[in-house]
Amino acid sequence: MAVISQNLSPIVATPSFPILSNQNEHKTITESSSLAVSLKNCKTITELEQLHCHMTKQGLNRDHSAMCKFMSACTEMGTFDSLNYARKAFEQFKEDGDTSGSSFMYNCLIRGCSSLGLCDEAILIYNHMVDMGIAPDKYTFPFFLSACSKIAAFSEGVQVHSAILKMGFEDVYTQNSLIYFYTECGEVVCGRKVFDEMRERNVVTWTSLICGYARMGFAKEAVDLFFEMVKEGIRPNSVTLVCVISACAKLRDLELGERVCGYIEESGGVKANAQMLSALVDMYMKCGATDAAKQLFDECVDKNLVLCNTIMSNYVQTGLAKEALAILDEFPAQRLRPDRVTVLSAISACAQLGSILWGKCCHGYVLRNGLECWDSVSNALIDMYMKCCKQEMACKIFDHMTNKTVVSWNSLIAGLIRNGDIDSAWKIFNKMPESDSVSWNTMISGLVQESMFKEATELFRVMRSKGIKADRVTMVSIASACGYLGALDLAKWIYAYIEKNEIHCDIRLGTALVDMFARCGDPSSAMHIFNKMEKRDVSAWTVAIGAMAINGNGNQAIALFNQMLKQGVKPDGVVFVRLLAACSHGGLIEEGRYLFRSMTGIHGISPQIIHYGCMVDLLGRAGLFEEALDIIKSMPMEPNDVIWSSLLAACRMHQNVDMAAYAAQRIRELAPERTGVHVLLSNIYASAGKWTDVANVRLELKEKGARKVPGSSSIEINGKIHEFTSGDESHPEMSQIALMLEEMNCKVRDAGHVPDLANVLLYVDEQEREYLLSRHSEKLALAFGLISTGPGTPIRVVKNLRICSDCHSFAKLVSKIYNREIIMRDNNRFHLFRRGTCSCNDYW
DNA sequence: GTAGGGTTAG
Repeated sequence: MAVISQNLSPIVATPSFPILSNQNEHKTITESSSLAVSLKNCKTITELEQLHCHMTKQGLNRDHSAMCKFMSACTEMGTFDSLNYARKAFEQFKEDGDTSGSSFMYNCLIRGCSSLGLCDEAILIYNHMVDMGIAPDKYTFPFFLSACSKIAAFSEGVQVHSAILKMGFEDVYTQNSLIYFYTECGEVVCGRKVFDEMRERNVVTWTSLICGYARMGFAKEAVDLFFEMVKEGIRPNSVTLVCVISACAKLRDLELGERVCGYIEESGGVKANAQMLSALVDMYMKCGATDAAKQLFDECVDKNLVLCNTIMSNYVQTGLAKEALAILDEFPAQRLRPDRVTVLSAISACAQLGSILWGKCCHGYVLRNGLECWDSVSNALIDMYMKCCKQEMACKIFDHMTNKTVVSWNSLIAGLIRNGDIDSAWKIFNKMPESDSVSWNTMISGLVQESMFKEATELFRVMRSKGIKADRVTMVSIASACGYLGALDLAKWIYAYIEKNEIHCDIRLGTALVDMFARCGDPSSAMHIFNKMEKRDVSAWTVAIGAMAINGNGNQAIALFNQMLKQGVKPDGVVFVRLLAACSHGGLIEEGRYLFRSMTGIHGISPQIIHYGCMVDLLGRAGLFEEALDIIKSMPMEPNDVIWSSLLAACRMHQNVDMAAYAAQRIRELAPERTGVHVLLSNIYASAGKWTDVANVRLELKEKGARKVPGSSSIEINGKIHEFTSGDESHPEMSQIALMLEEMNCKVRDAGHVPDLANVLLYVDEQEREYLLSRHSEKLALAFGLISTGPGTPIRVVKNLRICSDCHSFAKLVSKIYNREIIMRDNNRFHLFRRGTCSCNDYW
């Protein structure tokens, strides 16, 4: 608006202008054809001004027909200056001729404003026209509706629609514009209604609705409508095809895309233009047919900027950053200059590669060409410098930005979190002038990455209280946090929330939900969601198999795996980790051996060190030490501390003291910082009664100044998560908990339980050790669960470490004595205690 | 006169 009302530069008066300066100087431009030619030849605003000057001399500035032609020419020039001039000339015309002007003149101005994006201005001019008592004609509405569409001025458009109905305009142009207006405002159904009620439709009618559907995310409907159109015998043009091809790209549906291409070839009528080529390249890239896209691109002899930008941005989005940058080499030969879109992709590619060298080059180009004024470009630079670990540079760009957008803040926060500085990210997040769902999602997923699960769920609560809509990304993070917390009530709430808010459950969210329920000890809900998923990739199958593994259901895990193979999903290394773990927990030795062999033999996956670790675990647990050692010896890589730790854990289970010492020695050499080893080893010595060795290990531990990771258990009561650490007395209801513990201890002792003191590492007297043992975090949580829930309610406890053997036999007895199901998750699997037994069959 | 391709952060 400001642009159009600014002062014009003074008109430079020149005696004549090109078209009239030939032989017939005396001849005036009275003939309309002559004026039309003169106008058509005007290339600059100065020439227009000169022409208007000349018209004034001839008195034509008061001639309605001449002025219409003049204003039309101004509009067609399409610059702010020409539009301004048209407006000024129009004002003068009205004043001099004492007239209100005509609808044609108003149409010119509305059209000019709309095409320059001055849509508010276009609406004002329309209103002014109506106020002046000038009736709009059938040309007015398309221009006006186009302006309304661009700024989604819904009520203005609807008002005009009723005016159109009253005036009885039923021409196809107006109706087409209405379809476009409604779809652009997100009211596809209204657009469809206009379409359905039309008596006569042309290719633009169909195309408008097809594009409307595609733009609003109804890509499937767009493609269906296209085929319906073809069936009706309407020939699509290049615009239609661009739309429908881009709809196929949105659907990531190559088959459909190729069907459309097949139609184009069959009909032979539509010649592929540059826009269609770009749309095709985009479609092939998005559908994963990179080679087809590249071939089309390479075959094109006169590549334009959009085509290059299309392939570049797609390369970046597919993670092919090098290929994206290689497209830049084509630019000089095609006489192309990178624009802001090109630069955006290039910077993004550098960020992906972590290439500060190329990144600085891009930055230089941006500065030399004044592109930093585009905030998207500056935002991309912030992201790039953050990803290249140049935090200072990123902050400098951020500080220098005159209008920081929410994306600038988001990029900064995401960068800080990526670089591990969650505290600074928190501070900046709280200082943001405005935030959107991405800001919250970034922060929540950052907290999850930092294992701050309770904080993540709390922030999610705040997010909702501020009225920020949670989306798929939010829910993936929250589901993951909930899974780690093992909070089943929260899990159920999350699932209900997703259903209630109709958050689309795609493959990623589905996978996250399956994993969440699996970790919360609800495998049937996990499988329910898994079975409902539309598509399942190897990750989805992996979490489902994991759901079986964590509950010790080895056979079902294997059954799922076979089902996966049957459906043609290619296994990867990760799924074998879960499978082997499932075999290990279920004691399925033979099956484990077979699966391990099938990795190389059938699926062509070479085992990584983690798979060897699984095998050592599997064999070690079964007491097959010789075979476990053979596996270690057969490894193509050096065994690491994890491998020896698996063996050490098995030694503990089977009281194999000699091999334990050997394994512990290997771990000391490989990872002297691992203090957990000392704990394990000390436990093994303690169980074997080798107290001198226990003392030695303890001494060594003391010298290193290391401490055991404190055990912690949590329990969810009425949606609140209570956390207990070993020996912790800080809980507000500690006195009742202590009383309950005492009662439990008495009852289990009466039932024949003898405390397994080997589980206490500290070198203290027996009585003290017994006390410490009775205050293990899982026992505290259990006692709290018993006093906080009604009789018969299952109790769910989540522990951060492996459950200790004393607590395990304690829990078995508690489940019997108090007639409760106890579901306890440790860092490895679930234990379901029921009527005095555990689902792990004491094998964990 | 109406319809169209490439754009940063989670």
